[in-house]
Amino acid sequence: MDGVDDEAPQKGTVTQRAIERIKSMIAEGRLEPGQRLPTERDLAAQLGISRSSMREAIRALTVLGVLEARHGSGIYVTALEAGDLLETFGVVADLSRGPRLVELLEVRRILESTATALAAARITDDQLAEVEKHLAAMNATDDPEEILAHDLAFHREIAAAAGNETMAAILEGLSSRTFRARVWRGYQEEGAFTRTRREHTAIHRALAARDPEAARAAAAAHVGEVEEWLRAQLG
Amino acid sequence: MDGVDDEAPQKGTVTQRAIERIKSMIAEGRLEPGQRLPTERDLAAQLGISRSSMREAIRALTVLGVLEARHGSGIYVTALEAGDLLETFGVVADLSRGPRLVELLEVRRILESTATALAAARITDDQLAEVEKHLAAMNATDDPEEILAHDLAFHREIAAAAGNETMAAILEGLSSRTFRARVWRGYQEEGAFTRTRREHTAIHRALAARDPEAARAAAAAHVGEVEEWLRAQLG
DNA sequence: CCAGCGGAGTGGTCGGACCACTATGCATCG
DNA sequence: CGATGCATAGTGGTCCGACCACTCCGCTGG
Repeated sequence: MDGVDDEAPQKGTVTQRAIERIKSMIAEGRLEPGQRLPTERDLAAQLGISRSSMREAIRALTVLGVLEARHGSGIYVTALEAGDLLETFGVVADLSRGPRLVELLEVRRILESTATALAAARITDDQLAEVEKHLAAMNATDDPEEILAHDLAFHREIAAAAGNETMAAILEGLSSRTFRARVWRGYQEEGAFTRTRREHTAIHRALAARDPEAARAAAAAHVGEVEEWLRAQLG
Repeated sequence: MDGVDDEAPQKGTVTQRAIERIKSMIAEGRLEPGQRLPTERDLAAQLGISRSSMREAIRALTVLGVLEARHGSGIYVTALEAGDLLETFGVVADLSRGPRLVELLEVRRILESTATALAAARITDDQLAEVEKHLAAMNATDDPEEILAHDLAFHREIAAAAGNETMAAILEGLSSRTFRARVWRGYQEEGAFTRTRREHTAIHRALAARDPEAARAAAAAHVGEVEEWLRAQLG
């Protein structure tokens, strides 16, 4: 009753092999997004490994955003959308320090400026109104927590308007709560509120004018300000 | 003898909590890169959970590139360098299909063109020689497999010369073997070798001339070609 | 017809046993 | 005396079997 599908001389741990097996099943289309998998017990039997090892494989694919386990119901393939798979990108931001934070901001500057330029060319009136809403809310309060929330939403809305979900998901990770909170903390303490406000206004103006080049410049300057500040902090 | 450090009313699975605990220990600097962790058995005891659950947490952090388990030796924190943490980025490329592949290529075009521009301004003579080596090797053979290998190395060297490890690691993931192999297969079948060759030569010329703008344009055009081809394939 | 209950099925957790590999120190050999 | 090799303790890797917590669905009874 053992595996009928054995082959090569085994490489790596059984768990690692199980991860690859499931991954390739999805890559080859044998498992569709949203589809339910066999039970842990059945999967383990199919691959000829113990349930423990199979659970580790499933857990691994779960944190990668590939699978989703619902207690009492079953295991499902996620929608496999950009957001699902790139959620782990936030971990990078969380665990990066020092020079690497500057590098991350540099990446963000490049992507954010391009995304903002694209948004300027494609944004709808409804989306623009949403952006304005967060801009206004950001300027109407002094609570740092609330400002941060609307700041994030401001940029998220713009990234969505750019029309590239993958790019938006990466930017989301690069702006993850803890990352922003850590860097912003010191930045805003230096009275950068006024400057930030002006920069956001400039970005919005460029979007409203449907001017991609102005939008690109404004976004690059916005992120670049923080980048330079952080660079100075380290040097 | 149970946990002395309990707090809130528990949320999520015990494994998920264990993952967060270890992650925060690293984020707070209580665990340094390269440092060895207590044994699975000790860790489990410390958090008051079973070894099975702890193993799942460790496995999760292993696939994320945060921890590294050495059989018979112990569990260690990785160097936490960009390459370690962004390795999972390749999974995204592997599991993406259709429109998402175009989005990924768009992101790659943006980052690759910027990286190439930066490289033009910073590349050393030694690095440039290395780039030339792969360019020559690429043009000296007809074996698609070998061409692909040198193609990858060509761009990898340039990304390294840009001086941003994070960016280089992301580009590495976006050019991962399987991803390239899948897209390149059809692309090269249409006699794109000549065009690719010309594009690579243009990139190299711009690098040798230390001309960032030319380098940016050449790289953008290079990736853009593939991007357009893929877009046409889907439409 | 519907609300409520119950059981079957599923993932989540636990504990313990054993295997495979590594590293260390000691005994042995040159 | 130094180098070699081996025994051994310690570690991660795997497996098993049991039980818990939750979900889902069908059955029952009003």
